[in-house]
Amino acid sequence: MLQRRNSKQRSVIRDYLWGRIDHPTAEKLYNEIRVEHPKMSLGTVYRNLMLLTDLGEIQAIDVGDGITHFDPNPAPHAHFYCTKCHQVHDIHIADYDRVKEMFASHDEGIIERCNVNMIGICKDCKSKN
Amino acid sequence: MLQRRNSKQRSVIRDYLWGRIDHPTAEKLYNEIRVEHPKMSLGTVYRNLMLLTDLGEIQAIDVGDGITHFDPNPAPHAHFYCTKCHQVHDIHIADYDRVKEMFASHDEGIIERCNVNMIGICKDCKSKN
DNA sequence: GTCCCTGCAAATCCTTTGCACTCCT
DNA sequence: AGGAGTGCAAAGGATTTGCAGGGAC
Repeated sequence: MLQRRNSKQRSVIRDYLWGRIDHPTAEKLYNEIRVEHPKMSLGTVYRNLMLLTDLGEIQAIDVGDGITHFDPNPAPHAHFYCTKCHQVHDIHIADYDRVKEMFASHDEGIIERCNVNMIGICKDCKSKN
Repeated sequence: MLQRRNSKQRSVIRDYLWGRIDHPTAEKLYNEIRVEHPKMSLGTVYRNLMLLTDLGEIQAIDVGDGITHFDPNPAPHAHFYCTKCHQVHDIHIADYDRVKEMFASHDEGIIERCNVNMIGICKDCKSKN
């Protein structure tokens, strides 16, 4: 196990992500944090988001737009990516584990993780049109 | 509709991808093609893979490794990404459309596409360990 | 006093793009 | 001839990394 120390930066980053449902990118978080903490560097944001992901505290999401989004909720669940507003939304279904089972039986490897991403136009963008 | 002309490069790229199940990246295809066609440029490979994707002839796959893989089969189906050998494998299940339905009922937007990626260790790497 | 963590900037990786030229049609 | 497609190289965007100094323990 890696040695760890606490750092102000790390807890600031944790705090800024905590409770959010908008799945910000590293850069978005960085720009928000910078207002209150002008010395915070982008590299530190990336390093800590990756660390927290590795520790299982948060979740990194890749919806195929080429940018990693972050979710304070590490529990496996599906996501919806809107091609209009480029927002990532959570999709909660009760039996998410069943999805894995649907596919697990068809492969003889070890499934560690199961990413489900729906791509389309979210209800907000749909109604605005 | 965009105007289109045929080009030798495009059909070469199509031919090199045709029938494959290993989901090569643009760079991998480029390196293979370059042996027989030294003048082929990487930009052309990218441009044509993107074009064929837009035309619906092939499929671009993003499994979260930061590199786009290409699949000559444009039909929606799930993929398995092995974190050991970094290979993308197909997962064929009979009722893939049901996956979309599972999630569609929980969201009021318009789902255009449904990406399912299983991440883990494939059976080849598992047995080699 | 360690040595992990940070800020900063440069480097890296994948992909896209601008431009002059080529070659389909 | 006209303009879509190409080769080449430079630009681009997201992320990573090297290094010297700073801070947690």
